[in-house]
Amino acid sequence: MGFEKKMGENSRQLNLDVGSIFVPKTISDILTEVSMMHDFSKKSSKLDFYVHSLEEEMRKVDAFKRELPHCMQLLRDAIETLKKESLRWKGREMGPVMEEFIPLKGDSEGGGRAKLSTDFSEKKNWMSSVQLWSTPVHYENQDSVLSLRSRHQEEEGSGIDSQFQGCNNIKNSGGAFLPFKKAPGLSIKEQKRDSASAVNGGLSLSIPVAELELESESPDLISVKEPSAFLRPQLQQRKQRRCWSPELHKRFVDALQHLGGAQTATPKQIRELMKVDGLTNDEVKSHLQKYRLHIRKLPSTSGGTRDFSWVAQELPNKQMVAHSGSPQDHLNLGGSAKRGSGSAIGGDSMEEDEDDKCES
DNA sequence: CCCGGAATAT
DNA sequence: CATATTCCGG
Repeated sequence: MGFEKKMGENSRQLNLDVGSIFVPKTISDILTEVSMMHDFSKKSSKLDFYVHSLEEEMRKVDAFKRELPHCMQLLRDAIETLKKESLRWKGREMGPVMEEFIPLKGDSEGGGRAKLSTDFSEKKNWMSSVQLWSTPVHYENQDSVLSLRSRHQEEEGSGIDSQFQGCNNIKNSGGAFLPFKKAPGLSIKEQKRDSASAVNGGLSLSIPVAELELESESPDLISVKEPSAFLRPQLQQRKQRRCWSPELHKRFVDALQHLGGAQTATPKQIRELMKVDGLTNDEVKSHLQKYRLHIRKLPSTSGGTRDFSWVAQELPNKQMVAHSGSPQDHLNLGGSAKRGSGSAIGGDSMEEDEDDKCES
């Protein structure tokens, strides 16, 4: 939430930005999950992981807590100042004519615009089953690796080499990269048809996280963005978005060319070849779909030099700068033999022009 | 079950 | 609009 107050003289600014609070699952979910792990030795580390996450969250909340008095003070100041100002004008009426221009809304006024109150329920007990959402909590360093996926043992002995999904680490400092996003907030609209599982016996109360109460009188100067961080009442939330980091994509592309191009490679093969832990078939499939779509669209509209940047990227070398040319230094691995249909069809578009290359 | 593609959601 | 997830028919 960000508070910002600007009043003529004593304009101070308070900006506490506390994102939502996150925990991947309800506590009972976690306990259940851990209790089902076979490998005893891993239970502890799993739990530690969660503990760590929670501690991190607590730290954020703590900052929040410290700033709250300031917020209150600011609000009080503002209110007080405005009230005084209001009083100054109380006596003298200018006549009913111009009243509309003066937005003083000290008191009654009622209906008008009470827009700020985001009060739904004033439950204050967080903690009952705080459910938030998970972030691949990679702190800072590139090396820290944690695979979020819970129930994976190990597949294939070769495993050591890779598990990295670093969505968060972005090298160029340019962007403001928010560590967390606000929770989707109050979505009043109901999900569509399914979700029919309305009635659960043991309906765990998933309670929206606390709500601050602030003076209803707070004037317009102070804008309050809702505290947010609501739980998702739905037990089955949508899968966390897999973010395809450049590394991940690189692997993808590599695997792809080993398999003979985007058109012939199949998701499962790709996934197996990538050997990235936690990557699911569907995710690869989806990525592949996007990839295929992107490839097949140049010639139609005259205008576009399409952006193939996502394939052209390379990280280890810092070489290509200008996009104008076509920096082709692709290290081609094994021969690209085509799979399946070797037929030479001169039909419409070139069958397989794999390899991302930009013609024309 | 796997795949491709469309419909949706973010 | 781009990208990721889910649904659906083959």
